[in-house]
Amino acid sequence: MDGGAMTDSPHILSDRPTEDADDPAADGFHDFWADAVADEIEARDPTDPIVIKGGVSPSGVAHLGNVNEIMRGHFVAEVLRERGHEVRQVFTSDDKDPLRKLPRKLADADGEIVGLGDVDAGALGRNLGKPYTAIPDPFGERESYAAHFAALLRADADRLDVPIEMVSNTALYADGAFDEAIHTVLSDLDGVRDTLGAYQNKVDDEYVPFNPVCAECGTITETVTAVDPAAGTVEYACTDLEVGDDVIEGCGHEGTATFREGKLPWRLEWPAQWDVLDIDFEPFGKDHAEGSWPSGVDLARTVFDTEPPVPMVYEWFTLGGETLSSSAGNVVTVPELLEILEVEVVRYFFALHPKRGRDLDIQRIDQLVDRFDRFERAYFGEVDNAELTRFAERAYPFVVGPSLDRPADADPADRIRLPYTFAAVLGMVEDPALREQLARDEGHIGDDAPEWAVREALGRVERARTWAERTDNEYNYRLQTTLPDVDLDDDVAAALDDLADVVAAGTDGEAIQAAMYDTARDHDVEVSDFFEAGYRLFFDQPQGPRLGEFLGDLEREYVVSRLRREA
RNA sequence: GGGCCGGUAGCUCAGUUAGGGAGAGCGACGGACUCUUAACCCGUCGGUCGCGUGUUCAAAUCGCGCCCGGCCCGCCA
Repeated sequence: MDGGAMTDSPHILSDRPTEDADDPAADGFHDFWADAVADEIEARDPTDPIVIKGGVSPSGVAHLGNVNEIMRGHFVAEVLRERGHEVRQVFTSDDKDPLRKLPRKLADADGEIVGLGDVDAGALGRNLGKPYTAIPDPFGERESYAAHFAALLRADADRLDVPIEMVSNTALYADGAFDEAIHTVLSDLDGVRDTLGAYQNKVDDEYVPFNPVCAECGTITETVTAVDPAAGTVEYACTDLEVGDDVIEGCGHEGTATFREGKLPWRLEWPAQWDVLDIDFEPFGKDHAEGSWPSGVDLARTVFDTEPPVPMVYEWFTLGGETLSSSAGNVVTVPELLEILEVEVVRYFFALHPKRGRDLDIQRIDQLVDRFDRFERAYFGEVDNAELTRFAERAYPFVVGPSLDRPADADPADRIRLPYTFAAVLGMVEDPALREQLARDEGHIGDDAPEWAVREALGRVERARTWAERTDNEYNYRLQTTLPDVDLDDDVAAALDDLADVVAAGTDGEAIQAAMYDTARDHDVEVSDFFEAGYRLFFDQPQGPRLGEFLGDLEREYVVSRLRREA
């Protein structure tokens, strides 16, 4: 390592800023981390378009962890665009990698997670060791497994309003984009071995960093017997491929491959991508921070004669306190999340500081929404907290994104957010008009609320409803449209009849609530038993929301006949 | 074992880059609403800022040592 090593740490959001009086971009504190990253990029004085990269190897499921690669880069891209730069955000699908083992779970085209039993698993098993782009789509829809997976990521980016350019690694090889890089590597084998050997023990005097695809069986091979950089070819033997404890058998074929008929190993492929795609910035997970990043930096400079991009390490997050694991089923996809959260809430989650380990807890997703709502209120100057307000003023415009469907003359400050758990309560009734009425009665929607704001506010109800159902939590009650099957004591039944009379006479929710207590006492019924009877009649459950006021908002005929057990 | 990154209230987190008030929401508890029944309102409780130590008039924040967790240091990505 030379003197530049100090600045090669990928932890640019943790390190103390380097003192550099000549650097006009290093202008100190930022409330939004993406600004600090953008400073680093601008300090390199890059030429437009600035290119931001993310990348992922096709696995079975595009889960929310992969979204880090998309969203972290996106916020930086947007900040740079605001500063007047042209920015491209590319996303490489590292799809020339071989399928090394069968995934336990797959996501279908809609993002729904399915097991291997639901697809043609045998087709996958027969293709172990082959590039993802050479394996049929298990769902039979796209041209390959890789294409299927890339389409999932593309769809997720679209759903999150992030414009990305998908780049197939296989296509880059096929088009010859890597030809020069491979030529460079194979022309200086000693140099590459020296550099890479400092990071990887497997690199010895025999090591050739190029993996041809066997012309006979199509698997990726690791045994190169001769190289001819000038001719642009290598000689190889299709030997066994060790994958963890397993072995993918080679066919024994010996042949010649061009640079377009193979791939670089990851440690070299990554810096080669930086060079070929002219990457200025790349966020990556902490697993890369101490492994491939330092070696990539070194290889970029010593082998490819290029400067590595500005890095940024993000912490992984957990789901319900556990690490994400598609095989263990502990994953959540973007489509799933968007069934319970507005897009802006998901984007907000990724606008939070990348260096913080975070837990996404579906059971208590209302907490995340509450925090978003507060963040939004801070943007509109409604929260007495200077720090939060500074962060919100900077980050909120990037978080809400372009997706809001509002009239041109809408004042964003007029937006309405129903508290998420209240929205879940409204989700107990199905009728949209009744939902709105309840929200108005509770004062969440004012008389002068614009139509678009009401529509947006009520959009949360269905999401909260889905959440309640999916987690089967204390909001998962459903107003019963038909009379549930309930056994009632005679005195409870008599009390219900009395209560029905009170409601029939016309009274408001508060009075109904009061009448419930009075009626119960009149009939010598335990108050709790009486409430339970009410909950069973209306929700087919022993508990529920504050009942009297809830009933007061429902249609009177319906309430009366239900209390009388008539319908 | 070595390196890197984290550790702030029961939970989720802000604050750490530039040293000066320890904070928010939720939960819990209590109250209010003629009313033990979950939405809304008011209030209270709740933290040795992982531990120790040093520097400083002053440390969650800076230095050093340690503890705990994650990642990397094999392969692969």
